Amino acid sequence: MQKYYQKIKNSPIFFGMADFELDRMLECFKAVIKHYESGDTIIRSGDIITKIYLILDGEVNIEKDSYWGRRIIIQKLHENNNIALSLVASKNTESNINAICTKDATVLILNYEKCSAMCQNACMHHGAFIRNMFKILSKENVELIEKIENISQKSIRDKLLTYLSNESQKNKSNIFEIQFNRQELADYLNIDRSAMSFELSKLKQEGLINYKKNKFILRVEV
Amino acid sequence: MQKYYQKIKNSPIFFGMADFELDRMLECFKAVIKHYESGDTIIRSGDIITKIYLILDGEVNIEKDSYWGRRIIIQKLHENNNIALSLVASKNTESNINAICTKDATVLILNYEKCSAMCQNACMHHGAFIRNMFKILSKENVELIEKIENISQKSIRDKLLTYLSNESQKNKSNIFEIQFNRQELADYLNIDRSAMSFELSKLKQEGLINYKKNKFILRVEV
DNA sequence: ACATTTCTGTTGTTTTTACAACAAAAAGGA
DNA sequence: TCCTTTTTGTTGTAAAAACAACAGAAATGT
Repeated sequence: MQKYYQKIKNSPIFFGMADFELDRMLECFKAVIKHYESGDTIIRSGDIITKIYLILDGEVNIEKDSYWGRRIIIQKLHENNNIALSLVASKNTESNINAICTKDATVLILNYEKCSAMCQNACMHHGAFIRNMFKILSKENVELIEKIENISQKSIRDKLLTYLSNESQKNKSNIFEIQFNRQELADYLNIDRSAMSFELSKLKQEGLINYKKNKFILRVEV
Repeated sequence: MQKYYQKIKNSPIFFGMADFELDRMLECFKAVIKHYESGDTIIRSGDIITKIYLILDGEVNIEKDSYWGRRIIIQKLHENNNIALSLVASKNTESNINAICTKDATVLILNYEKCSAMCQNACMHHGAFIRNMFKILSKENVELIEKIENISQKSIRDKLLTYLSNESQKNKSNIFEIQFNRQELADYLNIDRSAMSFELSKLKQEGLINYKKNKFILRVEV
């Protein structure tokens, strides 16, 4: 735990807390650190969820399996992101998503339920914690709406251009690196990988974009 | 304001507050009530947002215009739902969505920004308010993920079946009424209306579903 | 350095969807 | 009530996407 103390202290979820407050919170939450290897399933759809997971390093995909076995990537998470916060907070104790580790990860696990009951009025730092989580959730919300915008475009071309221009905006540059590989990007945008590759090539030929692997350049204002 | 007092008091956003607390909050938020007519634009994409809107009655669609002019319905809101909460809370002051009134609506407008600055430590009820909003946001989050699930299905048929079975689950019954008309449902699921109508007919013929207008019956476990 | 595996791009074919145009049904108003 | 407007359903055609199969490139392990 000590090894990750600074990282935990600087995470948005514990933002603005003094050491003694953080210590109290970690104790209160029965915090433990757990390591996962790439490929591990952290949460499986149907699991009963009572804990919040804070990613300290590594990479985790939030996915759904469609009824027909196709994978849907909801989002890709990294350091400082959390898993299951909205589920736990909204009392949806049964998970409707899978959390799959895609790069070896270290995760801080917080027993939110236990603390929430115990702290209701007692834990004086709970207020700051809620405020932090409130901000985090509101950001997640905005991101989910952005994702909906991306996948709501009608053609593969429009999905790609919308996604890429959103990424460009987030990076405040027309040169940027994307977080997905091709198959993952296709699963994120809900399109066929090969058709997507084909469309990317066309966009490159037309001079609208340029790319090599995960490095992209947007040539024009899209 | 008096006319809507009970409604406001019972809304999730002010849940659990005593009258005197509510009064203090409403004053603090410089709360005002505004009426909109069907067709009115409450928020336009690009507007600077500093206020939260609580719908007291009526109906409001959250929409986006795609770059190419197609309408995307993000969600449909009713009594007790809020508009712009996540935007304001995440400091995304420039709106990326349109809020369009679809049935004459009454809205309580809260100047969150002004209060937030003022109340930081002063307003003792702010804590309860944040806790309420935290819960609301977490629910919205889960709903957005559900919407992503709906529109991430690969075929029109799968989108319809996923949407309908989700609605069925929410209503805890295989007989239920949907909130969208056909064009709106198509814009929500990002598919062509006529193709959707055709697929609905097919599903009815095959005996998987039955419907008349907005009343649906799911015949089998889908 | 080599072999193996994974990832990405390309092409042709089949399936699905969008689109347009119109018919039928329902809703709303005078 | 009848007329008008809106909503929903139907059909054929053109366009787009999924799918499958494979080739080339890049990454990985030994």
